[in-house]
Parts: sequence; C-alpha cells; structure tokens
Amino acid sequence: MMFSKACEYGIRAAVYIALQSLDNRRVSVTEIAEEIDSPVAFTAKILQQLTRNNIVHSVKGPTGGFEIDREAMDTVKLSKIVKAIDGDKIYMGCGLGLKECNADRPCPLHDKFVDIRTDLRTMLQNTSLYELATGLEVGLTYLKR
Amino acid sequence: MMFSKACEYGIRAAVYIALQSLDNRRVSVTEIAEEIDSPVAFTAKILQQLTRNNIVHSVKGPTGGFEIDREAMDTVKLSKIVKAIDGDKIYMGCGLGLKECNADRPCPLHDKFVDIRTDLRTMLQNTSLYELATGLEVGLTYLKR
DNA sequence: TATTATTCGGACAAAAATGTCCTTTATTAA
DNA sequence: TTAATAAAGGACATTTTTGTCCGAATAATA
Ligand code: FES
Ligand code: FES
Repeated sequence: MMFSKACEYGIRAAVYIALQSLDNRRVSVTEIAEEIDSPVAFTAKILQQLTRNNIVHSVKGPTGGFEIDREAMDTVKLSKIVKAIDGDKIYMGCGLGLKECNADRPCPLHDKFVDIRTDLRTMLQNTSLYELATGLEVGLTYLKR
Repeated sequence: MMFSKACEYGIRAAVYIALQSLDNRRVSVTEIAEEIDSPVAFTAKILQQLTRNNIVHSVKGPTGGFEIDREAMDTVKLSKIVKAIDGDKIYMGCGLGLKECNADRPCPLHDKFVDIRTDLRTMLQNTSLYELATGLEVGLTYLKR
C-alpha cells in the first residue's frame, strides 16, 4: 500500500534485529523470518540489501547472523530503510503519477498531497530503530499477528 | 507508490471528464488518454470501473463518451475513486504489513502511522472532483507533463 | 436499413513484484 | 584439517499489476 512488501519486511526485520541486539544476541535469517512471519528466502534477499546499505551488520559462519550496534539504532531512521528498499519515489513522486512532482507545474492534487507526503517523510526521518525496538521490548507492540 | 497506477489514471481521467463536463462536452476514451497521457486500452478498463461505481456516466454510440453531472462533481470525493479502484487497504491496512491494523495489538509504527493515514483519508474525503477541475480550468494545474 | 462511432467485456501479453532453490563463500569449532 | 553453520548471490518460479487486442453491444445518422 504505502510501502512495498519488501520494505515492510525490511522494517520489521530491522526492528527485530535491533531488539535482539539490545541483548547482544545475533540472529539468523531463519529466526527473523519466524519472528516477523515472513518468507525466509525473500527475507534473506532483503537483509542483503540492508547489509549493503549499512543498516544492519552481518557475520557469516557458525555463531554468525545479523546485528545492529547500539549507536546505529539511534542514527538509523526509518527513512533510510525505506529509501534503501523502495527508493525515493515516496518522497519525490507526484501523487497522481505525473513524471515528476513540480510546484511550478503542479497536478491538481499537488498542494494537498505535498502536505501529507511531507508529514510522512518527517515522521520517517524522526523515527529511529531504537525507538521502535523499545516498544517491542516492553511488550506494547508486536511484529506479527 | 501511494496509489496504484490504475488509481492515478482513474483520478486524472475523472478530473479531466469533470473539467470537460463543465462545458457540457462529452469525451471519448481516446481523448481522455491523450489528455492525461495514459495507455488508451488500460484507461478504458479503468473507466469501466468508474462507470460501474457511478463515479462517471457513460454513453455508447456516436456522440457518446464519458461525462459527469454537475452535482456528482461535488458529491464524488477522491476517497470514492480510490476505494473503487484500490480498495480500502489504504484506509485500513497496517503500515508494516501485519494482517490487520489493530490498536489493541499494534505494530511498532502504529501510532505514528495512523496519524498520517488519517490525514490522508480526511484529505481524500474532503476533496471533490469539482475542486480539482476548477484549478485545471483556470490553468493553474496540469494533468500531464 | 446500413454504416459508423462509441463503450463493454473477455482473453491474452508483458512487466514488475514477490517468492523459492541451490551453489558458493566465509567462519567457527571440533 | 575437516565438518558444520551461516550469509551471499545467482537463477528460476509464481503472482500481481499493468497493458493490449479484438469482437460484441449500443446508439446516432445518413
Ligand atoms: S505535481 Fe502531483 S503531487 Fe506534486
Ligand atoms: S498495527 Fe500497524 S499500523 Fe496499526
């Protein structure tokens, strides 16, 4: 809807990894997919993207897996994940699908759309993984249903 | 991104039809597709949906085409078009892709996401075709680039 | 009535997104 | 040094979305 499936899985995975990293636990793709209720192999693909973009850190071999250091949990905002996976259409694109969003030649929905899009961007830019992980930790929020 | 391509075309088409209906001009799919820069046959499919949902009115045969009566331009809000084409995932769905959005068992992004989603819904519910068509009429906005 | 212009509807095609499988590479530990 | 474990990466498969084509139905008009 708003984000692609890949992006949804990516965010859920990152939040789960962050949560476990708070306990210094490294987690495998299998565990992640289990905990966020996502297809394993597809999730693995998405984790590769997150790794390449330095959003999570991966370690190969036995005792390996994914982790996020405490500092990154604060500096990595959702906007970075969304951009890594879905690109910046969501930040730049025209709501009615014109080739580009341009205030000098706006579509009929431009003004109203830009308001919402800006709020969304701001929200994503201000939301850190740490913030999301702590709600989970306390048991107030969930990553699957 | 936010809306499907089909939905984007649907809104642009509806706005264009509204604009022309203000002059009592009925328009053909060919003309619409031309003016909103969309694939003709695909646009035709979408117009069928709009017709079935009583968003636009169609007339077959020579001198036929699509039109919207002046009253409908006010009563038809964007929310109706979006719902007809994309369904109500955009209004109901969880931002992180959980099976349903549920405040009693929220995902980590729930609160922040609901704010944005509500603003979006409100905006769509308050925006009429007439409103969008008039900006076009005056030459302040555009349907293609 | 025949012709023509138009939407409607179904079947098909292409492209993109989602998802799977299997081999390779790195690393650990016995 | 070998076996086992985990991520990386490429090829492939499925599903959904986007887009095309064509014949049927409808209505105006000559
Ligand atoms: S031009 Fe359409 S949203 Fe800016
Ligand atoms: S549960 Fe995720 S947005 Fe409400």
